[in-house]
Amino acid sequence: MYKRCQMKKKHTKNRHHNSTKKITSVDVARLAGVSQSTVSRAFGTGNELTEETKKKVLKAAMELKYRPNAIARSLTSQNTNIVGIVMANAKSPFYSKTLDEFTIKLQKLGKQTLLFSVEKGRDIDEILSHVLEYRVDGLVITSATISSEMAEECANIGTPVILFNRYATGTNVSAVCCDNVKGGRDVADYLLDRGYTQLAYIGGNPKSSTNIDRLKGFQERLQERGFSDLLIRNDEYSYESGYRIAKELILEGKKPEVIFCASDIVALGAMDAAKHEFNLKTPEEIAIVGFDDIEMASWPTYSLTTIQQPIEEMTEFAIDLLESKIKKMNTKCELKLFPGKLIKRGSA
Amino acid sequence: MYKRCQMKKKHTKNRHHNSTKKITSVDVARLAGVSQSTVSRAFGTGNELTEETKKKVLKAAMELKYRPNAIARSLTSQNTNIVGIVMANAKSPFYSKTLDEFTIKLQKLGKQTLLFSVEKGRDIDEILSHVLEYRVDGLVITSATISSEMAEECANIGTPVILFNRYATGTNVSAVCCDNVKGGRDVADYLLDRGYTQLAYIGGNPKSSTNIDRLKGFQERLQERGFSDLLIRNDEYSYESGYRIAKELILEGKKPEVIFCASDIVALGAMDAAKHEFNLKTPEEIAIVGFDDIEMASWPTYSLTTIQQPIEEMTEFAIDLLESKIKKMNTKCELKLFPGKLIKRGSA
DNA sequence: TTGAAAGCGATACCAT
DNA sequence: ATGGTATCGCTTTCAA
Repeated sequence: MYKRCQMKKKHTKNRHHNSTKKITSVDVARLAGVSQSTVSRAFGTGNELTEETKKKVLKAAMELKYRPNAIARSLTSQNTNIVGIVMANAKSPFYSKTLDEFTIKLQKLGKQTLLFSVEKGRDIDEILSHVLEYRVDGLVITSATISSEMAEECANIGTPVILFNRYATGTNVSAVCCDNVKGGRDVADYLLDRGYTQLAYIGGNPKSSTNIDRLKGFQERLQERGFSDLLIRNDEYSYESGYRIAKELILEGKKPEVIFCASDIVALGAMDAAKHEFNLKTPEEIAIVGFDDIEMASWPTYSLTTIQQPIEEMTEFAIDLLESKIKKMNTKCELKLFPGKLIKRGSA
Repeated sequence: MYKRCQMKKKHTKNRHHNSTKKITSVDVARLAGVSQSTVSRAFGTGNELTEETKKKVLKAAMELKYRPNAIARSLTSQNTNIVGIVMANAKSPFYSKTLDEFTIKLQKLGKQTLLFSVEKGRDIDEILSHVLEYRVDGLVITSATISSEMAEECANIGTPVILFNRYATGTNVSAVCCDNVKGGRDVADYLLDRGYTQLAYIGGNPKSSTNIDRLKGFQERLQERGFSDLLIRNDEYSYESGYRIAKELILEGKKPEVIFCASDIVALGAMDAAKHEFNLKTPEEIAIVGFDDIEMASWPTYSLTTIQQPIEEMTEFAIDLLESKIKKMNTKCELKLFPGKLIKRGSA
């Protein structure tokens, strides 16, 4: 079937009022005396072309300061080399470290990170909608749960999603997590072994899977060993929250011997409250245990006993998993749990 | 001039082995019974079309779960709505807060953040080269200086660049900074007014403009008031560095009355060294002043006297500036300095 | 107001 | 190994 013949006209006026001329592969081709396809080949990998032509092209490109347009490439090649990362708390120590790890590792694979921040109370689906418009090759979601409708949409559109430090039951989304239940149990064992009997738990967001599991493991193990008396408070993952709750507990006359906090940052708050509000010594008068092992936990001022999350291995694994999903090598959904490691320091 | 008539063939085999069909504006157009252009218009703003047709299109889009392809849009519209952010130390408190501010504010303007991490010792030009391939609308560079060649290339390609918390002399790149010289001077005045006479300075990266200026202002003002005796050490912007240098100073028998540290994180290190290595009380036996006012500075354990950088205003301004450069409303290069504010706390 | 068609700047197929 | 061209999914003239 033949298409009607078309008359081609040149654009007459410059639509974009740009004073600087954009260099494209056509310009390079002209200068190098080759076809545009050849220029494209010279910049790809594993393409058949003479060393000589390649050199010729690269020289011309250099002269013109040509840089291939990744946007145009993405349109045809159907992959952007961009990974979207959605975070709700990007400025907290644990997550900023996580983000840094992801970014650096992805960069080494030639991939870029498109960052999205979910503010408290904002709808994550709306943000995901924007992420998907950019046709990211894959998506990492931390500290937020994805709705099952959205998960389905991602699957439809063919964008692999990985939850990091979270998991969602009922969706077909893979997740990479620390074994929070096990971490909670380990803390329980450690504390009971040290002879503590009056225990408290200060949690973060009570609806997050991390919080639920850390508490679950902790409480389960306590009960298995005959301790059912656990003081539990939840609020959010922050220093202020830890500070306030610890202060409240003590003011209410419920000072425990030891507090297990759902994250290090909460633990630091609790420790400071004990010290500065009541002048209590750690660990003699009140012991504190955290979770994450952020850098500050190892500072001598805090010397926080905590469960270390193997962030580097976790991010490494998450990226590998994402890559294999992008290449469709792996379609099954999995939940990968990494064991946390109890780091014994001075606070308990 | 007429082009030769071409025979158009349909692709026979699916190049990309995708099982899921991609929904495009053509599909929506077909379902809605309108042209593809109309679909495009329905998703743009300020386009002329009937409410009725628009509704029809959106309904069809909804049904098909259509989402416009931002990559394709970028290719034609010549803007990506992506801002590149280059950071060397994204996981430190100050920069992670900065990054968060940028991301959230840009998101509110409908723009995305493409994040690049510069590892120590890595070549920033190579990274910038990648950034530019994505044709970001603008570029924010923090904690790294841009080479003048690269700055020129950015200008050539038409990508506005803003340095944040840095400036580079000799390039035509705009910069948004805290007034570090003034900050240094203010600290000098404050400390002299409090009667300190033995002073030390612990710096970060000695080649960074922040470090140079903070020291410069500090030293200048000391000299103006007749103090020329300042102990100076530089290393890098980190807790460990602050800790180590403070320890060295004291071990060498050069314990000053007060140390001005080039950043809060260095200050916290110095404070901890004094406390845990030598059991010195702050501020009685050794006073410490920082710079930045990160969250931890306000924690009672540290209660760090410091110069507060107005991050929110600075990021706000940087984004406004970038926007106006993107819209070509503003072409002149400027260095905008924000005054820091001395926050008096317990450490000095 | 709407439709038709020309790009945007690459990639990848096909033919030479 | 190289060139020609259809195509990716939009935006934006231009014509009707």
